[in-house]
Amino acid sequence: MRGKCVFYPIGWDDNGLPTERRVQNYYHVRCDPALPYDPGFSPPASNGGEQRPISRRNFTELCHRLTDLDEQAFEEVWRRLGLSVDWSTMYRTIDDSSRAISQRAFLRNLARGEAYLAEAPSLWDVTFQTAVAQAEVEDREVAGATHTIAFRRPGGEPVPVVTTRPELLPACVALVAHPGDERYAALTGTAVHSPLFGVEVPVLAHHLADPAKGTGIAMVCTFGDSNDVTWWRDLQLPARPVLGRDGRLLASPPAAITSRAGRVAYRQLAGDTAQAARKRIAAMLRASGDLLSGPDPVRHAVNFYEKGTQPLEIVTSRQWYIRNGAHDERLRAGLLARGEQLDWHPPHMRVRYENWVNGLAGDWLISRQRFFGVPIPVWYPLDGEGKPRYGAPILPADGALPVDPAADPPPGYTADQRGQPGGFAGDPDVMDTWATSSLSPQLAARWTLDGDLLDQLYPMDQRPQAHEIIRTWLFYTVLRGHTEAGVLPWRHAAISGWVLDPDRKKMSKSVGNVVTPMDSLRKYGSDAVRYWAAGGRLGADVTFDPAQLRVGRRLAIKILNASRFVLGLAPPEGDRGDHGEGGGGARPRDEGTGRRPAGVPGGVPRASTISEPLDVAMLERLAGVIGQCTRALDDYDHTGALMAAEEFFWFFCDDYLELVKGRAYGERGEGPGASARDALRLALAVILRLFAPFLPFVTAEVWSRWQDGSVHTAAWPVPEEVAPAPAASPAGEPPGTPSLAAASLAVASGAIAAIRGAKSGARVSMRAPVRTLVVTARQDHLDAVLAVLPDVQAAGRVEHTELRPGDQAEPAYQVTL
RNA sequence: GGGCGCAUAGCUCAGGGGUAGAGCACCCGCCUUACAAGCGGGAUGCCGGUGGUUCGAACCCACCUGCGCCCACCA
Repeated sequence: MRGKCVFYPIGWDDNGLPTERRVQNYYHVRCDPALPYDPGFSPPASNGGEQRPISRRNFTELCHRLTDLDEQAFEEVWRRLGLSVDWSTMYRTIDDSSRAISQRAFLRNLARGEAYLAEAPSLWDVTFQTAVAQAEVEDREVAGATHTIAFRRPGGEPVPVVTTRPELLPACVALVAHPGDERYAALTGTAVHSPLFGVEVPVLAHHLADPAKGTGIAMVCTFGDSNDVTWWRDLQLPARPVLGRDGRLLASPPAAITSRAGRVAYRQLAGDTAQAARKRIAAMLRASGDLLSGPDPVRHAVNFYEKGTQPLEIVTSRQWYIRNGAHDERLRAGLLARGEQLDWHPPHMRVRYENWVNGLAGDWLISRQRFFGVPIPVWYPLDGEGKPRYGAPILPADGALPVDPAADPPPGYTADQRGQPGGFAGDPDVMDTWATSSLSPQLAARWTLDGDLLDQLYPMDQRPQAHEIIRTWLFYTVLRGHTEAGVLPWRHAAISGWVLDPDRKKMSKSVGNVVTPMDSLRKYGSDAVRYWAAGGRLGADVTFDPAQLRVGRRLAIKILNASRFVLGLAPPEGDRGDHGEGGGGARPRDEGTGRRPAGVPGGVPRASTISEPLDVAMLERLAGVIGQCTRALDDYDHTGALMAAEEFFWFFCDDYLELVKGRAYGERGEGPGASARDALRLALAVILRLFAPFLPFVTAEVWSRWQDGSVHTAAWPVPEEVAPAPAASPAGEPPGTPSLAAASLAVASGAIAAIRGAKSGARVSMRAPVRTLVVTARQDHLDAVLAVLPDVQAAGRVEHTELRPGDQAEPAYQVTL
């Protein structure tokens, strides 16, 4: 509407665990990558029983099938909502182009040393059996229990240690106390023995040990939490893993458990889930006399994968990482500087970004041991014994992207060398979905695929998104822009809040309080839903409220009705017959050039033809409203813009329109009548455009009744359209003095309100006549009073009017029925 | 534990040193040739608390309380 071409793309993020899980539940299958592809496979129809194992390719085909269905449903909602995206730009994060772009970006990260493979402890979801990134972790308060267990000094004296994870006792590698903790000063440097397993572990000092927690001395295990990892690394301790990737205790004990009794004890735990092992070992400790107290129930926060159901474990595995500044001061400082360059709306959202960047604990883990995603585009050569040489990955040719290392052979190999000594192995993993989504500017602009489109568009203007994904979508996109192109990906970030349920709770699938928009769209209409949504300011959550939907629906209907009245009046002189209601007569309007003419739309009277004071006053007020709306939108305050337009519109309907109705019908002759009709049309042409971004359907409908082209590509209104005289106040008048027009408006509204009040108080119809209206006003208000008196008299059905001099600040009205 | 935000009518929210606002809900009316899916009128408040700055504070400052969120911790 402001004469610019907007690139407003749309894409579906279809990768990831939610899709896989939905496919498993929907089709009752699970993926087993060891199985061969079955071309004739069709998903089982039965609802009961176990999930049927199918090949990876069969599984991802089902993922495609289901996301197709889901995306059709989403598209229907977005289209119905009137989302003004350019559907021709639509991409999917799993399509060929996106996979090629995502893999290319990864390979460039790799070439620059930003991506690397490492074997290290990482967060592990035991249900999905995949590594996850720090950004996907959330903590949940769960029930646990503290156990105080006795380690033993050489002489047998107990050293009580408190733990909520006794099942990790066989994984214990040390005890730590704070270096300043005098209780343990003598013990530090000695060794103690673990109960049940009889493993000798050193007692060490580390500043992260908190004297206030438990007994002040902590068990270091492989690995119970991130502190354990820190201690393991800082104190150069051995690793004694006991938890498998399925979350169960490994079949064999760590080699450090050498005693027969220790190995027997471990055998009782082998194969248990962590939870089961916890109970069992507590009983074993109690039996052996090593449980000094507990289990005592506590509630404590535990880390979960955000889409998971079991607590995260920390497991050592080989994974791909992308450097994110966690271990690189310069990169971190660069990313913080990008955050400062970005214009945040609202500004305080920047803090969340800074908190996140400053709190990064490790590089970005991007490999996922999953199936439906963009494959990591590398293979590994196998040595003579068939072992992968991870240090020498084989990379695809750039022109071959996208590749699937699980199906395609690498350059220089044939398919039958897969898994053979001297042959190759494909990397089995896919990338974190954010590794692709973080390239959304590149995906939308078809980076490396479509000429220089990206160069024209990038950096972009704006990222609209909600606040909970600042640490993922926003941060990762900034990271990719920073490392790949050395730029901030966009100038502005418009950060929205959430839609809360009517009880102000966050909508959540597991809680079951999710309200999807389709019902509201059907019941109240798209404009009403948009009206309600537009009431949410950036950064603020909005509460789902059917009452507000009714208000929006009422507003849309009101626009329809008011427009019917205005357009039903005789069209302006010289326009008759050309643009009457339902006319739609073709008019040459720069069709074909692809550009809109600026200025007032066709068929709209010019402000200069409008002579009656009340009409001029209304338009003067509207000029101010145009300015208000424009400034608000420029300032990312869409709610302020809507409120300003709405407030004016109700004044326009309730006061102005009622005041001039009779005159518009011609009751006071042709000149004053034409002024009213012109003013009504002019105002309507502006009102429709001010509302167009919020209520696209009703405004487009009304616009189409008397205008060519779409209201959504009509020129955004400017104040000059309705107030052609640049100085509304006559020369010589001191600034700040209300114009005659403004004063007239105040008088007219005041007078009609007094008349309505009198009729309402008398409980009579608004059509009842007013016998006498007495206006008491100061001399300098008289001009304003006289200017609008005829309209007031007509609207109020006033039979006699008296003007009396007075000294009140504002004119006063006395109504006699 | 660190940080950010919020607190104004029964509800949802504007306002941002000078008389406290809107919509919804509520109450009372009105068939009024755009609209009864409508219109008009009305009542509704220690502006979270305590101090300070100021001639004057809902507004600025400090502290506090409550709520929400982000981050950290998780013995």
